Amino acid sequence: MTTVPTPVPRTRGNRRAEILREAARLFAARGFHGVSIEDIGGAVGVSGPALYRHFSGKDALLSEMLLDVSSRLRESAAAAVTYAGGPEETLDALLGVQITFAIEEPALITVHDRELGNVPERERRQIRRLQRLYVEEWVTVLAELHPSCPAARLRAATHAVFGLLNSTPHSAGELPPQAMRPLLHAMARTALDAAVAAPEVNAD
Amino acid sequence: MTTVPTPVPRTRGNRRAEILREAARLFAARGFHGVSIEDIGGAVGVSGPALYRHFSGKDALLSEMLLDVSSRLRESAAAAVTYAGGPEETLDALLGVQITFAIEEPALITVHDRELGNVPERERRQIRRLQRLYVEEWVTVLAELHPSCPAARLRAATHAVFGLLNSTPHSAGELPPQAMRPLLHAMARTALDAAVAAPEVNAD
DNA sequence: CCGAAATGTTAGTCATCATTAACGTAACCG
DNA sequence: CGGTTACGTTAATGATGACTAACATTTCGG
Repeated sequence: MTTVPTPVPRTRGNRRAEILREAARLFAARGFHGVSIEDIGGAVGVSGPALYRHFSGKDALLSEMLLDVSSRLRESAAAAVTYAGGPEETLDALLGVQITFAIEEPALITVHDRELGNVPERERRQIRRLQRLYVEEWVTVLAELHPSCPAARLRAATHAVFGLLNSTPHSAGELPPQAMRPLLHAMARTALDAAVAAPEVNAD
Repeated sequence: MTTVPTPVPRTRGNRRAEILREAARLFAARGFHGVSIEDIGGAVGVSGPALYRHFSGKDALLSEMLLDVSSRLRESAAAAVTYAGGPEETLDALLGVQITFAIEEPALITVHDRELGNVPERERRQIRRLQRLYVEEWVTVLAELHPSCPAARLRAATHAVFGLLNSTPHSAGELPPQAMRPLLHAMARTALDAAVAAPEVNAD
């Protein structure tokens, strides 16, 4: 059959992606060191050392996972900033990006903000750089909206909002995604507004 | 009882507390499975198996840590509910409790919401019960303030606010605690208000 | 058909690690 | 004093786990 040959063996890309997906799920649930190579292999139906045909080691697997997600976040944010109109719209677009990730890939988001410490030095720096760029997209837009607010405060507020949005994995099942999405958007949006108002230190 | 001398040797409690503190720090940084008994011993100046004089094992150490923090949270919340005046005040008090924990014991808070899965079944149930009670204190107060809002939505909002407040460890150093505290309070408070308004599902 | 990728498999190998054993030592109680 | 208690120490011991070796099998491109 002259079935036009798939240039890349059809299993390979799939298997790699499958491994990354299952590994993310397991790492999120039990932590990087709580998951064995056997566990990951088992989750995709092969067993143990087969993973070394696709990744050079457990560390490399984690590195690629985190590099991928931080790249995607950063790219989506850059796109949002480029195509949106005014700063209000841009901020909504950034919220949409983060909410989509949090809802659609809770495992990746969880691993992304817990396991950076287990990535080898070299790629850790790369990932940190992407994360920093991502945060700076937020801070830049917020600074446009509130030029008088110090950057440190904007950065702290941004991290707090990430915490809010990334809580989705914890409250899984409380609400359906189509209800969760506008809820998170409204909460995050008003929290950001509150963050830049009232810079005075009033007694708690 | 005629007051007999200290029934418990003076060193014991200190050493135990020291171990718990250092273990929390290490677990928060590298995860339960990423920390060895040797690591913990080393952090308090004794080495390795000395820990077994104080705890029956690594699991028991984690169990006690999480049981302690969930008890304290739940008790503080109960106290806040008891002594505060109206629901507005009570909510502010609850926010104060969680913010104090998040700022003063970031390691414990981190371990508390990551490592429950590594606690043996028996005490895991106990801890979950305490966590549920804690959440219910929040939901009860919020329901008083907004009787028309469905409980599931209030619960989701509560978890989201925990995520926001517990983000402190991530943004460590961005702002000094005396600035962080009112910032978190304002953000969390307005986020909760936003959560109960606008229950309609509008396009994101 | 031939050989080289690609992709698995099952048995090591070598570390690391939780836990236990066996053995001090100092303080305190009687 | 004498022994018990609290606390430590340094060797085992036994699992588990990451990674490597040696050995198929399938799939194609030529």
